[in-house]
Amino acid sequence: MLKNAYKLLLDAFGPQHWWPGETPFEVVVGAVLTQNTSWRNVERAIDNLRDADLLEPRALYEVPVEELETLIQPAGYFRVKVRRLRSMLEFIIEQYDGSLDAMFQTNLFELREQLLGVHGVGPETADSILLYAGGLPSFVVDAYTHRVFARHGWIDFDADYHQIQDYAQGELPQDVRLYNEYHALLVRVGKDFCRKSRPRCEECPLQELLPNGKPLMRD
DNA sequence: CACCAGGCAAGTA
DNA sequence: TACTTGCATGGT
Repeated sequence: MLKNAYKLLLDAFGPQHWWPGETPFEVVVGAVLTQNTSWRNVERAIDNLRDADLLEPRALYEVPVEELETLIQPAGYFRVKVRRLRSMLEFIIEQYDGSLDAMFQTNLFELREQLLGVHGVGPETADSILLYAGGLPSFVVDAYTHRVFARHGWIDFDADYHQIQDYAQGELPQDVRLYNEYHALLVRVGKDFCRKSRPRCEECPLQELLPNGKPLMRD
């Protein structure tokens, strides 16, 4: 069913060009800053960092905490996120001498476990970094993924992250480009049609895949 | 006005 | 273990 849905989404929306025009380090920063936050606000924060020439691990780590809080303020939760960003930077610097190239030479499962051990890095942030910064085949599950899959009856509403990821990776060939585009398309269809309240299934490209023509809404 | 956004950790029972 | 709450800004 997932391959079918992918074709419908790609035909309807076309390629989404994710992660939006960034270096691997920008992806890492963006992955933390976008936690429960609109990408719009994250871009302002990243623009501030770019204008200050701080999109490099050691440079960013040298910035005083108060100053960093001001720079990323538009992304919200700025105190929490400064703490999380600095934990991530400390990990990159201490374990990989500040080199993302070195970090991504680690094998996928080992690196994923290491990332999950960093304060502020949960499964979605870890997988976003692995896939979009590292080019490694780890399917990203987010709130949209859960909602779209569950409303079509492909998974239970109470399925956890690992169950959803296993379902997706079991249905799909292990292909970085596919994982990349699929997650971006799920975010797109989620924003446009599979909204949390008042979904617009009539105009959704996935409408023909709904069980009874209507979405399951146990959510 | 209420609600939402590409989560996660910490607190409570 | 299984809920619940705090975190902050900006758009609709």
